[in-house]
Amino acid sequence: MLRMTRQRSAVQELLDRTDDFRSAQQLHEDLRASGSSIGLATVYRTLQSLAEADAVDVLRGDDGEALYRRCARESHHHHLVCKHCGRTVEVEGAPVERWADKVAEENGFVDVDHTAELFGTCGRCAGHQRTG
Amino acid sequence: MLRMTRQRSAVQELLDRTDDFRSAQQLHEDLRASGSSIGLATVYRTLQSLAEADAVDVLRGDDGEALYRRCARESHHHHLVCKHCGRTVEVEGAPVERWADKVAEENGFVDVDHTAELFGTCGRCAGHQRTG
DNA sequence: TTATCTGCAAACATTTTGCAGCGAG
DNA sequence: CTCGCTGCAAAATGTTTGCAGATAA
Repeated sequence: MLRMTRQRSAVQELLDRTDDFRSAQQLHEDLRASGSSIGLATVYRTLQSLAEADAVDVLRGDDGEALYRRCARESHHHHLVCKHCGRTVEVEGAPVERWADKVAEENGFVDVDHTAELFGTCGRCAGHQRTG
Repeated sequence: MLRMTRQRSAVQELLDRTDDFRSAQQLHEDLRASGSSIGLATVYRTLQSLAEADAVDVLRGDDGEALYRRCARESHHHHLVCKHCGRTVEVEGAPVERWADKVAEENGFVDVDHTAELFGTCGRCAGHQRTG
């Protein structure tokens, strides 16, 4: 059903060696830059199918742009993302899950999903800046 | 510096009597439908300035579309949104704030912001559906 | 072989912007 | 009166889609 093409493996391999969240367009540029000939539409289509298969995590940037990342853990988790360098740490969120459940119950909601992501400045980037 | 025009107050008044998160285009349609003549660009510009002034909350839908809502509380809070009818409850998130601080510290991040929103089915909508 | 994938370009949807005229202060 | 605001239409993004040809299985 899913064919393994040159393009598809190029995208997957790039994601495997990329640590931060990147847009479809950035990934397309990265691939072109590293010699892979691939169309932008193919990148979009590939990312879409990877996202559907839960093989990549999708985040929405401030401007609504979709950002993709291949995460190490398969189970539910959240992200701590550096606003400056994009470095991303996968984190557990047990307190968030408990909070979500409690709030849902208190308000008579069922089947409640949640999003929770953290954005800040990593130690490395903080070190490079003026101390303010 | 900010002029109070007919269009601007129309948008604000509409937001005041709207309970759920709505897109710029929906708000524009609502205004047109209720007889207000206003351009779509003006709605976008007004929402943008309201958002900058923290007078409205902005959320990103699944497709990246920006959704706006005038919230009762001025202080930091989160939302529990019904996926079916859009009904929205403003909720406190003390456990989330604590979690964010802790995770940030453990990973050497500073200046950490967070997003945390809940999406589910409200009691009213759950009642209307088959029990499964 | 053949159904799926690819690349391109055109279509789309949302949001932004340039500019001439309007109108709040 | 003046400068910011408005409306329109055009442009800029980001993403999706139609189709003819390429290709994995």
